[in-house]
Amino acid sequence: MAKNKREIDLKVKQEELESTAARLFLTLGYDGTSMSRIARELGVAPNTLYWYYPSKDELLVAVLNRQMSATLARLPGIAGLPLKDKMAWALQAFEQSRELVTTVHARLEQSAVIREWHEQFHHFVEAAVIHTLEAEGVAPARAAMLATVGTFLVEGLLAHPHSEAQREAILQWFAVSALPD
Amino acid sequence: MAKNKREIDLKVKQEELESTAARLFLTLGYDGTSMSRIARELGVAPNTLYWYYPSKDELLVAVLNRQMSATLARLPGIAGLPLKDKMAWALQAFEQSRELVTTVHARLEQSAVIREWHEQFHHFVEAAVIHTLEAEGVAPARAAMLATVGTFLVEGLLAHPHSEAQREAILQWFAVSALPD
DNA sequence: ACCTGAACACCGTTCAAGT
DNA sequence: ACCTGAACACCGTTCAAGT
Repeated sequence: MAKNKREIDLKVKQEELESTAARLFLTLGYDGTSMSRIARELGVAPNTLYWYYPSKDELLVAVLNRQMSATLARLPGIAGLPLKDKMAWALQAFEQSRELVTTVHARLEQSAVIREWHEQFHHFVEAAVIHTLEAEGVAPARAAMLATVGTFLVEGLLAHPHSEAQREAILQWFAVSALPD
Repeated sequence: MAKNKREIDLKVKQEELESTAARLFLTLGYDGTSMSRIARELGVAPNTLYWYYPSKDELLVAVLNRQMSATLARLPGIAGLPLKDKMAWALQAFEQSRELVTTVHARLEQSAVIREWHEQFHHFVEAAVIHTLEAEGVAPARAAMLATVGTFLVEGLLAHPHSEAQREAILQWFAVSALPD
């Protein structure tokens, strides 16, 4: 039951490492954050990071998964909300990680690890949206198409600056157009 | 009327430079294409490029403008088409520059030049879409919102791999939902 | 198991110098 | 006006060595 000391230490170290990396990635951007900078912040040599993660991209994936599970933990709380509010919630949840969202898209071409993470992430999100739509009475094929559209809209809103009114109008229109009356 | 020799030479050089850069950016990606690589392909020293462009980002902007005006030249040909076909055309037009689209988004945070270009580009595209929608009888405020949505859908389709059927379904649904019947 | 110093092969960019 | 050689201050990553 009780974990041995070594394993606990590793977890603690990774936790420290990933939260520092997350903070810097979000503040300075992925490209703006060098491995050396992260290491300096932690008080270790730059190459020490490579004992924990095989590459900067793998470190990013670890950070993404942290962010993800933090968000997922809050998911049950929105189960009862209408579609529009669910999308607004998702938007607000990802807004804090905006920098990471664009980074993932930017590195898709260059990193297989990121590509795998991204694909799996989209599958997960789309499955959740499809489930919601079907629960609201949308036919399966149509629900799949609309889930993709909903995802594109959320990504678009994340990537481009916009007013509260614009966001509201877009989500409202989507919910009305998507759901059977 | 006749341009002096120097000016002609500059244009020719820039043309050569930008088409080489464009080819490499599209093939190897922006990050995957070093200034040295472009220079080597042209048979000049790496720092020679900095006589023509103050930075790699400015070279990218020059390439983007080239690509843009090539696309714009084909614009009059689609004037009469229905909304859905116009979007499909835009999608196909940008598909060749997919790599550049994601690069622009990736570098927004880091480069003011790219940010300016991107903003101006979106203004232009949205104005064109709004014009089309209003011509089809959509009210101005609604047309503006739908132009944003349309842009997000095109960007989403560009960024994510998808089947022909998916694309068709999404564009069809958007056209039907957006236009008054 | 964990960490380091030193190095490698790059990168975008600058600068002084050549023609 | 146009181009170069040499350098600068980085970068992610590797490796052999230490404890």
